[in-house]
Amino acid sequence: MARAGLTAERVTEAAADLADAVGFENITVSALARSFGVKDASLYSHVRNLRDLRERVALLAAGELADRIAAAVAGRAGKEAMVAFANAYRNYALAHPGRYAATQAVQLDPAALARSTVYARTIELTHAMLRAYRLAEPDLTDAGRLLRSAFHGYITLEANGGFSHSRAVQRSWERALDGLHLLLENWPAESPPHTADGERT
Amino acid sequence: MARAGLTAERVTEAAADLADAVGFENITVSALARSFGVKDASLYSHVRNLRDLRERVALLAAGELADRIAAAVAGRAGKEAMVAFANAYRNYALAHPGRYAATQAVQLDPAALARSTVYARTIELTHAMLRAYRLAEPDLTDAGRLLRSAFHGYITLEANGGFSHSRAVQRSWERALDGLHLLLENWPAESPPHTADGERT
DNA sequence: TACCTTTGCCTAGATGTATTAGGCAAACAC
DNA sequence: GTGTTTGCCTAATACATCTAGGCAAAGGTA
Repeated sequence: MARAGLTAERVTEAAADLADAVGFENITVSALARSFGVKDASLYSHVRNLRDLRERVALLAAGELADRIAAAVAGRAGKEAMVAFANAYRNYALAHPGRYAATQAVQLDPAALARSTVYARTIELTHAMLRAYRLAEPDLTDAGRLLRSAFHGYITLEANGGFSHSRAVQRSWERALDGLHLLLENWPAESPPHTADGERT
Repeated sequence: MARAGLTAERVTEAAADLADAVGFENITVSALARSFGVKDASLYSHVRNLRDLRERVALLAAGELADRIAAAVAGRAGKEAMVAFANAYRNYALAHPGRYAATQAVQLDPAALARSTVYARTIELTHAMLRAYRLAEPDLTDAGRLLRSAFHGYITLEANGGFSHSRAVQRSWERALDGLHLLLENWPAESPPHTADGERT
């Protein structure tokens, strides 16, 4: 009986492909084992358990996404960099829905976070992309958070069918980027805190 | 043996509470049955299956959320309405993480969508909240999509620990709302479509 | 070549979950 | 009080995660 030649990396990549095909929430050790033609128990030599597998897929995807973004923003600045960042982000998420879901759905424990630098890298990339807008802290953090929120939210809603089909999403997306660019160029000065509604009860 | 007095509504609400406690992805028919002190099979008289149960929770939560938003924007306009909408949205999501996740995680089939009006209601509320900004279509749709994306994205990232703890999220959120208000007041005129990067390959 | 250690994959089994079929008895209508 | 509905049950099937322990192939060492 020839061996299948499994490694943790190969298993993780197959799991990521499976996630893209059937959705991140629907990956199972059983299905993964079937795709390799081995028994379920065999995978547990390479991966601690299902949770560990999902974490690995999340880190793999976060790394890939950061790579795409880094390549997109390299050599660009200002609006060009912002648009390139946004499109790299969106294109990856739409092309690899399972992988992208993994980057969000997994609650990483601090240990796993420390082991990897991907998330710090993403934040650095965001700040680099924003550099031309000349924002000083804490505006830089605030603007970065809003941008990532807008990208992430737009893509999740789009992928989940949250936008009715009356208007083409592509065109709408471009207008959103135009708007965000304008906002970054005119980031408002600090104002007094809001009233009671904003404080949770 | 006294009966537990189950109905579809009671089961759905218990499932929603369970979701808030343990996460929407972790609700199981078994756990739900245990919480009622009945056997698993008993629940299948009230709910078709797990998928049906999750759909019901999603619709329940979407309705509650719409109610909160409606109450918040009533009698307000302009920035006040926008901020009230945003805070109602965020406060609900943070107070009821499982319910909120349900509104996003469930892929509703067209049949279920037709049965309920909640999603249409949410879009109407968005448009009503934007009224004072005097946007005409298609800008209204585009701005509405961006706003919902920003709210949703911000809240998901916040709830998943996507923001490092260097700056208080509450203050950051208020600045984001200031920024979005400014953007809505200065929504940019239509510009020519973007270049190749924005078109998916 | 023969040995030995590692390691990849196996069988077997415990446990937990979703789901269906069919039954009994409480609650209710009259 | 009889009949019908309905709420919850037992029993059984299928499939998932995960552990323990075993055998045999790969690869290094003599």
